Amino acid sequence: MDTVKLANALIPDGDLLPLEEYEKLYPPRNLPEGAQVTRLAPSPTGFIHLGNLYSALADERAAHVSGGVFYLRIEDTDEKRKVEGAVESVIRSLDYFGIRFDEGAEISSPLNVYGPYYQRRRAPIYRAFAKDLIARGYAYPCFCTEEQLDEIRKRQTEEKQTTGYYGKYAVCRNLTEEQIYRNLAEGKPFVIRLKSPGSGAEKFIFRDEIKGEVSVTENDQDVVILKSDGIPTYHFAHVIDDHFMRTTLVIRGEEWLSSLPVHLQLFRILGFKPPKYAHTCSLMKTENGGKRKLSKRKDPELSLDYYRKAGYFPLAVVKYLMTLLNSDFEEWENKNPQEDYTRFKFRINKMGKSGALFDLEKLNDISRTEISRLSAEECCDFLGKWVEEFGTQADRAHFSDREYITQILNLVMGTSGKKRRKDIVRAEQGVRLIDYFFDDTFKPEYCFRFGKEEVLAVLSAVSADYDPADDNTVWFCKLKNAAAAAGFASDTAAYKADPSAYKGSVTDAAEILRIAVTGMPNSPDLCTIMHILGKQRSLARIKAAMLAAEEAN
RNA sequence: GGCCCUGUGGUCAAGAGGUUAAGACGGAGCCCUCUCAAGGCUCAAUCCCGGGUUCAAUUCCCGGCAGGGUCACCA
Repeated sequence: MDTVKLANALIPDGDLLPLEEYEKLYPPRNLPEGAQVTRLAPSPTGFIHLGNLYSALADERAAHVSGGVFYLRIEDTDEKRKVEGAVESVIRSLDYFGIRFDEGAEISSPLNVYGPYYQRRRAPIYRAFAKDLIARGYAYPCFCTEEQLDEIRKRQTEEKQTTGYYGKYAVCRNLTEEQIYRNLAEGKPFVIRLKSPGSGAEKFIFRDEIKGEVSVTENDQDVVILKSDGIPTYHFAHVIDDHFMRTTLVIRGEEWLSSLPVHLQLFRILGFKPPKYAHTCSLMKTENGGKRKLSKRKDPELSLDYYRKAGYFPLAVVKYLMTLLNSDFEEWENKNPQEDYTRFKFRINKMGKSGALFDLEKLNDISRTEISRLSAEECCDFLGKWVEEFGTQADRAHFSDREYITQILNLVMGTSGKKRRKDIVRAEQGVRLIDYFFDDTFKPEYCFRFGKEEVLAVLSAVSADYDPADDNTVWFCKLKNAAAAAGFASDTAAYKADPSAYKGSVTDAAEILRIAVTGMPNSPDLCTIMHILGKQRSLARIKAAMLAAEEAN
């Protein structure tokens, strides 16, 4: 068979460059020894979830820790998956978490010489190499219809054979020249398949950067390399692109491990040097007792927007992911709390081999620690930004008074103490946490554990001699007096010694006051809260609580 | 089902042929304390099973089992 003639018939494109031209167009990168070139290659659905961030972070770290390049390539070979504005959305989502590309789609950079970065725009390159493959007898047209392929698969399943297009099942592999040209003349649609030279019985060992030695079976599947619309499949595009974009390290999910044989074979046939591969384990979640890979479809709550809306501290999400990426990150972080996380020596081969369950508790812990390290002003900015985007009208009004918020945050964060409080886990929760400092969002629950008489006695005694100028000690002294006046023990020890002699202890009196002022039985330092609220408002709240207590009876 | 990957506390996990098998989150308790936190201290909790190699195996090998992935003109 004249394969050169066939190649011209199948791919008659006039605009294809000689293959060597592509090598010249995309020369090897001039980078220092050991520098890794990595990429994020999403399909343009625009939906990015935690698993993508995880992988993007690994790519970004691997590149930048080695002085290399991290670029963005859009795998838009599947028309059906395309969503408008997706690329911008990906870039914006990652940027929120501090992950930035050096080059690629929609990235303005002088480095953008390995483009185009949209696969659809690279059609001529793929077609040039597919044509060459046909000419060299490594590829052929396949006219099988979807129904025929289903039929083959059905038969294979019945015969308990491996499914796929290979060996004797690859009917179009042995089409005669005459048959091919007749089909072409009839205008039958066709795909280009690889004529796999592999045996399917041969196995060899491949060294994966994460998994270590993996056993791979030589590919014998005649996979599709060019779809009927002339656009390549992932397999072909991956090999061509990562070669010409000079990727040195391909980090991708372990679901790709099973198609590694195809890729390796393609690299060999095309005469390209394959990159290093790192197949990452996927993030898992529990579902009715079992583990399951995080999925875009089923887990919208794991979309990155979810974390933005919930107001997680972006750096905390990144640090959490870092602990999953390299488990010794946490130890390093504890030793170097002041250091930027990018100073950590990230190592691709220290990544875990098994899928990790996503742990929200751990994220919460990291997020609250991260927030607790902020100054009140910084925290105010962080919460304020969240409020602008996701807050209510009331929230926005509250946050217009920065000074007041900062005062509150100093208390809630415990900035004056030696150890910070860690009450704020994320912005949404943090904003709600301080609602009681504002009259319009103050929704008290008067859950007094004492009768009207005691409540009134304590509250009236407190309001009688409250002075905002009192410091904490004086304030507490007065509270003790008020407690005593109401028949409560003024110190806990006395109460414990003889509970029957008192109606309660200072602790109980404090609780009554706390409920009156904050509307809750628990809060940070009450003295400071009253100070922040001011005398007028504090007394007004106490009065309101007294009224409520009276009505309750 | 074939092929591939992975099995250390509830979770994330370090680890080496001989260890009291780290650490973190979570849990329990104590201390501190006007409550709640935070913090300090303490505790409970792990090597999937069966063979082999070895003086010695959680670690190496082989089987089993379990979990996961993959078998498209999707990536």
